[in-house]
Amino acid sequence: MSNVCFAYVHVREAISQQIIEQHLTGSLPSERELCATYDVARSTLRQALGQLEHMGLIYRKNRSGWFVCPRKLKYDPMQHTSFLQYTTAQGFQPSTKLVEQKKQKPCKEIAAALELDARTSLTSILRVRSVDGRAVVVENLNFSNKHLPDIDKHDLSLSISILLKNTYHQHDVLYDVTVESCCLFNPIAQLLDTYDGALGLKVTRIVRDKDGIAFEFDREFWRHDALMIENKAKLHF
Amino acid sequence: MSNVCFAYVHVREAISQQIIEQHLTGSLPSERELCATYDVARSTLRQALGQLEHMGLIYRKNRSGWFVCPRKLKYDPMQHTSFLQYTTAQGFQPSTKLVEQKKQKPCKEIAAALELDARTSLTSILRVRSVDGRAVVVENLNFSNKHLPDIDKHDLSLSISILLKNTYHQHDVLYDVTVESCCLFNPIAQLLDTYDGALGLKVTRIVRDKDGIAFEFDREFWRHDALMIENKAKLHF
DNA sequence: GCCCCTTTTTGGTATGTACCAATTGGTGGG
DNA sequence: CCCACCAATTGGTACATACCAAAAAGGGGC
Repeated sequence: MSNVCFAYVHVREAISQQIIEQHLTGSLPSERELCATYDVARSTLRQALGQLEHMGLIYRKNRSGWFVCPRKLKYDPMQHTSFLQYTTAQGFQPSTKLVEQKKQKPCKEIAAALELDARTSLTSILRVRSVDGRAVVVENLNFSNKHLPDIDKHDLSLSISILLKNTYHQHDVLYDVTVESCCLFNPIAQLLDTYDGALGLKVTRIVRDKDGIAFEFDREFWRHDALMIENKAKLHF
Repeated sequence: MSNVCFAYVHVREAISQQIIEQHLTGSLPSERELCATYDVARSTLRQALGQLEHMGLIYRKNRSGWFVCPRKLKYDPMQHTSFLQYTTAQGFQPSTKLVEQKKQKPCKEIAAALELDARTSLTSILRVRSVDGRAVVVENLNFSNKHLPDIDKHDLSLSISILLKNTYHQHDVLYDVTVESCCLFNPIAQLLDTYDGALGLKVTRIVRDKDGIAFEFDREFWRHDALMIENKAKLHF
């Protein structure tokens, strides 16, 4: 049936079957141990593990071994439901850690996306969000101070969607979201407890008010194995 | 500034800069040649090339070397615009090859998604779509014969969205789309002219009529470096 | 029982070598 | 000029080995 002429394919399928049949949970044996089990060189084993990682079956915590992936989080970037809301609804224990908050001038990418000139002030926050103790996404949110006066005076560790709705009366907004495959490099990789060059999914979001004026620019760097993007809509022709 | 203590990081950054500054176009030199250039072992070089591949900067055609990636296709899976339409609008030359068309019973996954019993007949097609001569996505479309009578009698190599609209009067439909990172295995990898275990993005789509009855189940396997998913919407709170 | 220090294990990086099969490029014959 | 055949190149697979630094495990003292 399947392609078993190569050693790494054999190892890959053997381990993946172990995981799917749930004979393997939590952490995997050490690499040298697995080499002995399957009688392959360590580089061959690591090739197999790398593919299992790409499949989203296993992941590695920086320098401390391989682990079976928990189930994926379902996430709809077009919805304004909060992280707390959709994670708990799926039975996860969410947590958020604010890494940094500052006022700064926009970089080129943001200036272009928000159509700002380079001197406009932005309130920028960086935070790491985890489910069940595992860091899954690094978020970088940027708010235009011009369009959201005194936004930096509020507590941005609370729900920002509620703040926008109640304080700034943003009831009708335009979302412009992109999703693409990416690589996670330091220092973002470190915040996600993974390695420089790990695989990720990058979600960017431009939020505009009802007149089309952009006031928010977000970048989300997800562990590639942590989420499944979900999107429901009614279409008319 | 950046992390340059390791050889593979050095090679990665050197080649990526070459590409970004456009000193490198089309195909890369052979691996052994690059080893000599950067004075590293082949496995180290291949580690660097692998990460550049994950970044979407380079790709490999099955056994015939490394190439600089063309620009990404922008794609909105929530829109009913045709492949022909959105690729040409972005300046690409699209083409589609029908690989297989058959009537069959649903597999477990499809039966569950469409809420069909295992004896219902499905019309299933498999096709490969390319832009500028490069295969970018393998599509597997499945239509319920029960809900779309005689769908297999039509020419499914033409636009199916027009067929649904004009012949089956599906003007109001519900889309249920998911996107996730995946691995491309044979035989799909071969259709995309890539290798077993290559990185991909999997898009699944369930289409329902206005009463919520599912009549179509699609799976799209994209080269991870070929697309950027784009999604615009107006939201109200 | 808890904490600190040492030892061992282990993942991350790196090299060199080897063989095979597919592709490519070149050569010669029709 | 084209096609068929052959040789050289090249990517894909595989192994053995080595070293380092971080993490985990173990042991000893309080």
